[in-house]
Amino acid sequence: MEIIKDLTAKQRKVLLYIQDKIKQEGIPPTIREIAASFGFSSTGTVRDYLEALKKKGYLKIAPKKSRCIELLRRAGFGIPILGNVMAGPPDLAFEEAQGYLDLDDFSSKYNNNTFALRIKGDSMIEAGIFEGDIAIVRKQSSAQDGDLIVALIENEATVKRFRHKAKSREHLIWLEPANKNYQPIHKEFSLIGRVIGVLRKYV
Amino acid sequence: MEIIKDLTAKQRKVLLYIQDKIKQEGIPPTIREIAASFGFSSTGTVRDYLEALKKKGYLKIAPKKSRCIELLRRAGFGIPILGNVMAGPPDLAFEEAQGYLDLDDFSSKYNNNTFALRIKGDSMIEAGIFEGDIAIVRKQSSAQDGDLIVALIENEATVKRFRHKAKSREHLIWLEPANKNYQPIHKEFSLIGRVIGVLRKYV
DNA sequence: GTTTATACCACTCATATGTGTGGGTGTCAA
DNA sequence: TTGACACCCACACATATGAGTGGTATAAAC
Repeated sequence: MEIIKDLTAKQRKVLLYIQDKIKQEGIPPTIREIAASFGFSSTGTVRDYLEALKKKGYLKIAPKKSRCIELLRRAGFGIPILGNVMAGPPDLAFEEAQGYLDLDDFSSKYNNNTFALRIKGDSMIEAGIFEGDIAIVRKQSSAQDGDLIVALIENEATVKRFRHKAKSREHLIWLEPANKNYQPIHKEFSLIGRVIGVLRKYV
Repeated sequence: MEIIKDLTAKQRKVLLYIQDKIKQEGIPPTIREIAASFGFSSTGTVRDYLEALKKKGYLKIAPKKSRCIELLRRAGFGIPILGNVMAGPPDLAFEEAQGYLDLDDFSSKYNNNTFALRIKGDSMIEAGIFEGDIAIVRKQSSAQDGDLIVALIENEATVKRFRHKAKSREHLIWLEPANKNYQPIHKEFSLIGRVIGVLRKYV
């Protein structure tokens, strides 16, 4: 992922400035704010930069609207992924990021079907889901064999692995913990959603 | 956490509209866009709503700037945490969220000391860190006993638990894997940062 | 040698936009 | 009954703002 490689130094500075403004103030800057920040005396100069950045695919501009700059995915938002552990030293220069951690996949940005649940208990530790972890869940009413799901069993929500096997004309569905100390669950349940991510925060 | 409880139904609708616009289009709406959306024929009406929402602490308004609406923390951004698993059914009404998952803690929003590394190997599985997981790392040059850290050993980055014991005038420092099959590491290393979070995505 | 891209400038123009003034109705508590 | 508040309206005003036109200079590319 070659990020910010095909830009000139000045173009990169302008792009970074816009990113900063959005991150810090929540809204993109106006053309004149950019001009003032860089000491440009003409808005045309900024327009040239925006055109260049637009042409290179770093941003989108909605015409006729104020603060219309919209950064595109490749502009490198979010947390930079700088490398792999156990694979040599990561290059700590942010410009060399392999990619960017895209938390939008999780956010309820484009839909309101995503929510989070805090994990209690240890029934999924072998799947790396520990007490206190946060499961990020997408509401859905169907699942495939092997999916991690949130199920409602006897009025209690739980995270388990969804199992579905077709055995000689019969469909077997059950829930599987990821802990040797627990037994598979064959009770009736209702499917709430699928776990699309797990997040753990260390204080 | 009583979210959106002290608002009238209409005020809530306006707030939700603003949230939606920010999420979907990246920038807050203008006063006239709000008015148009709700069928108000006067911008003054919107101003009244914004004043009410501002007074109740849901948003901030920067004067004299276009699209100046800034949502405040309590306005309930991010992914709603709807409850705990294994603790009764979660209330799937978003208005009843216990809180909101704050990914800002991780983001390099206000600093550029945060980055991510993809985990290779199984040396930390007992700490719930699996191959393919993404470690979110804050750069720092010191750590406390028990911290999960990213260390550079012989030109290779690795995640391990930092151990530091003072034993009769001596300071012992070593690195501890979270896997019985691996041995503690007493080699020299340099500290890159502390793991402040772990993220796992399921496709 | 011509073209293209980058990197600036000055100036104008239409309008998008926040703000202000002043008005109205209804409800509910003091 | 007075006041605070929610909920609407019309209209005016200054300016913030995107967009347009038309320049200059440099350097690389073809």
